[in-house]
Amino acid sequence: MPELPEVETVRQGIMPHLLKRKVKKVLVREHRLRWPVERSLVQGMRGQVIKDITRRAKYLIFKTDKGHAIIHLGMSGSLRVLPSMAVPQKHDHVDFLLDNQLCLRFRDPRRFGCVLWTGDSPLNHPLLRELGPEPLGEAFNANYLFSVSRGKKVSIKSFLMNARIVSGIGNIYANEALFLSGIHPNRAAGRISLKRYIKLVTAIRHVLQEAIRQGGTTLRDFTNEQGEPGYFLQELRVYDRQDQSCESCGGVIKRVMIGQRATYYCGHCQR
DNA sequence: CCGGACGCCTGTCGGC
DNA sequence: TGCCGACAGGCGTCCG
Repeated sequence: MPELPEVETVRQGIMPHLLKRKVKKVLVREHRLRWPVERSLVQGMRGQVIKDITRRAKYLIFKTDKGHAIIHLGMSGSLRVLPSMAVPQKHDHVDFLLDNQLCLRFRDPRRFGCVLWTGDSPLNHPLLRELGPEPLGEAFNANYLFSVSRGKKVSIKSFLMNARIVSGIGNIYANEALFLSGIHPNRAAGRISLKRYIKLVTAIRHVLQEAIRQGGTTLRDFTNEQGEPGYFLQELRVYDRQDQSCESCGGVIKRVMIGQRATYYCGHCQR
């Protein structure tokens, strides 16, 4: 479900409720997530004060004096801030009970997400260590993309969705950024000019920033910490719009599969 | 090393 | 109405 803008929306939303709060207790109802919820998470977080919440790619990192909790929302995960007494629903797997009568509740029907604990530096965690640069950071630029793509036959769309190349871009925003920069999703990454990578980087930054500003994209079930949807859906130009007309040229938007993922594009505007 | 396919899960939707 | 397959904002792992 959530890509970088949705995760960032959640981070900004939960931050004011959690910062400087003590975690009185962690309640695990279901530990069988993508990676098992370890006892060390429950023990490590108990009694700790949340000093900061940061984001790396699609991971949220909760800093305490003893270590860091790392949360990934997978395809269907959500975090809500609720009164501690709120009755848990189906798929509400983990609660972080706070000292202000609130509770951070992790829900994930498909259980592709994870809730991890590390006593080490979180960026050293095996799942985070190999991540490519943040698309909104300075290390991500056209020269970087151009140089790491030389000789690569993979489609530009799969390339953008590869977290080792650039982290945080998922299916929606890969499709949208390629439309905005006029690049065909099937084009080999190694056969794109520096000039076009300049356009692509601008498009990626723009679409991610705009999506964050609108609180993310709610297609089916994404909500923020208060259970509210995001409003970027109305800005989508190609994603989930197959057979509809391209707002730029009036042509028909196509849908194909690239790397087992639905891919939407305008065959006239994107080459 | 590279690129592509496969699972991991549950829920929903469309077609018959 | 029910059943069945396709598909869904991700990503680690395996295979050729």
